[in-house]
Amino acid sequence: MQMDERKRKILRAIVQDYIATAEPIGSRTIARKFDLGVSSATIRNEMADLEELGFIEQPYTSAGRIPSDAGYRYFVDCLMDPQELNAEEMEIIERESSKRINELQEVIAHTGKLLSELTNLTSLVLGPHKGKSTFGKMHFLPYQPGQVIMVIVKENGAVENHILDVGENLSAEELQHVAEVFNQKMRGYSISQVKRSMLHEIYSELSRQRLLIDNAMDMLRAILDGKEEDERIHLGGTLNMLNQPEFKDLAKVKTLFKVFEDNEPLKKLLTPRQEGLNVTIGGENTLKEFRDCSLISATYKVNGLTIGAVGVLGPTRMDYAKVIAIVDFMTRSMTEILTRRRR
Amino acid sequence: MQMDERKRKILRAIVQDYIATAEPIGSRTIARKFDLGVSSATIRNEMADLEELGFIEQPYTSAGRIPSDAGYRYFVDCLMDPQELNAEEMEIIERESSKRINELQEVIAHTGKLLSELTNLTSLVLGPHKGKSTFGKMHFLPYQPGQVIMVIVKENGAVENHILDVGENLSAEELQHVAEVFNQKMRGYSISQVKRSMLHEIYSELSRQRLLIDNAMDMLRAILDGKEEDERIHLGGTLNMLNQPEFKDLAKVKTLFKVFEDNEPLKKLLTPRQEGLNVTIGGENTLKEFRDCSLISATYKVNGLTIGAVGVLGPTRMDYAKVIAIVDFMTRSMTEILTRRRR
DNA sequence: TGTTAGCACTCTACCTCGATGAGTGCTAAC
DNA sequence: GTTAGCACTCATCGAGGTAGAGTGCTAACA
Repeated sequence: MQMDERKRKILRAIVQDYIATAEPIGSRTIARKFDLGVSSATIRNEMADLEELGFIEQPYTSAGRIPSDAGYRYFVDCLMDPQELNAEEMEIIERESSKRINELQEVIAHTGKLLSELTNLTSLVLGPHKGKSTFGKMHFLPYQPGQVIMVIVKENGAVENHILDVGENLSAEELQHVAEVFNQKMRGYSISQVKRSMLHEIYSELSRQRLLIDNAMDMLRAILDGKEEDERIHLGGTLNMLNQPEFKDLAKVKTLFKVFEDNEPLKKLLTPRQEGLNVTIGGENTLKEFRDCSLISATYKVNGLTIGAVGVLGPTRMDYAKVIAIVDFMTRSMTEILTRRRR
Repeated sequence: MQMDERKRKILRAIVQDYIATAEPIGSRTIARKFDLGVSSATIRNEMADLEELGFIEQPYTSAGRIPSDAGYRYFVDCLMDPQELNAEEMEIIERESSKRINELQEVIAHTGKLLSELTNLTSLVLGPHKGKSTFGKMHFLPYQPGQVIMVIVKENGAVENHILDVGENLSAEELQHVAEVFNQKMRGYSISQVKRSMLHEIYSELSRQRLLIDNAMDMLRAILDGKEEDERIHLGGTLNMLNQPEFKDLAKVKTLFKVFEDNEPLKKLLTPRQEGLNVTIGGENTLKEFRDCSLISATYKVNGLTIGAVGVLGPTRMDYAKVIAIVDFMTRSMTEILTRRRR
């Protein structure tokens, strides 16, 4: 059996109607609502075919039909009209984007908020991964008696500071010396690459500042090994899910929100299999908790390099055309903002 | 009408049973479950009195009784046996506390997690407020060409760093000079206290580094004016609420979670009216969304100074004795950890 | 006078049952 | 190939009926 134009029209009608109403739709309603020029009986026959092809299914005998995952997939790939953002959405984005945004965190928070507000769904934003954390440079600054500020510049340019105990009062010269030794030996190394021999060398050159070095190494371990805040998934509009009729069941809400609490699976989900825009529908999802959901995700770039991703999660019954348009637009906008920020 | 010993016993039985079962309880069940030495008819009479006194109420005619807010209040104030943590809880806390915790953020996250796990309720933790943000000291460190790291030490000891454009390449000496001028003029001032005259002085002393100063001032404004991350309420175990029978209604969940998304009201709620432990029951709550909830909150100290608070939020039907014991213990533990951290 | 047994009454939760209506598949006519 | 007609299915909804928990009142009892 083949898909012909009429079957396509009917499938499109079913998907569109179900997206709009969340109710199964029957042949008679299709005949009434959509002007296909054939009777409900004909549509009925075609629907039987569509069911056999796996594109639609019945929740129970003598209910209407709803699209299957495969049906949504066919819709997204072959039937959907690409959509532009409407004037209102454009205006919201314009207005929001005109606000001055400095920090990366703000861009992320902002993008997530906008995404979830425009789609009425849940947004996921993965901040730019900064690559391997390797040691760049170390500085010491005076703080309280017996304590200094250690400023670490990682090789990727990230800067962090931490308070460090130095035990006895060390002079500025001594501190500078310690920093220089570290800078010389460790530049470009990650913590796991620090060999025993390297440590030996540092200790032997700085035998007197043992406490300081121990503390500094502890701190470096924590900094270079630690999870980057930016690698967390930022969720927005999780409550929007509660407005979806498919989540009027409390048990479903619970399992869904449980997944939201755990960062790693989400990160894996969002880390793109390929660049650009991805649509993952229902059961295509690797997370079984999301088998009733679809995810529209896309990557964004800075200076031509893909460094992060955003996504919108909703029930499989989501307005694909609109959400795709929004996600596409937002990643472009994000790329632009982040590129502008760079000097 | 007066409360006598028997009324007290009956009220205690009602509260305890309702806390355990979440079901209204009737006179016969009380007579069976609790050995009060009187018949159900007598208990019935007493219950009529208790209802008249406002301590219990009927959801509908011929249902059992449940405690009213006033009933819980009387229970907490007069009837409740103070409770010790049990062995299992002790062990969990011991085990968790033995982990090495460095950063304040970790202490907060950790406390929240523990609180929500032990109580199966939602925890709220308000980090230590750091007082007014006033300028302490400024440093510059080399970064990329045309950019420097500006390290700001606030007067309360907090340290932050930010990347700053400096326009033309400035020498280390020039940068140090700029920092010195700022340090001299601004120490101890908040942004709102910076007068036009002060700015004039700075500009006139540093006429050549106009761009740097503008950028630095922008940054200072953002840093000193900005919300402290620590002043956010950290929520833990919000999903636990979904396990409470009183939140099997989706609409209630929605309004509750909506409140969780907004920081300010929660902050106000947790900011203690008085030191030590507070119990706020149902309608005593200022937030109308929490009128079915109770909040057990307590402050914690560092070096004798009250600097933050934690709380546990649950349905009014919560195990007050246990939660109070846990919150009390955790604030003590938190005080201890934070004091130990201080040198 | 306080306590208790007994009883009529109330009200929810739950079940059953039939009506309703949307929808289907099949068949035969066009 | 298309359509009208028809018997059939099944979820939903409301009505009615029952069970059970609980109450308040009254009268008897110690």
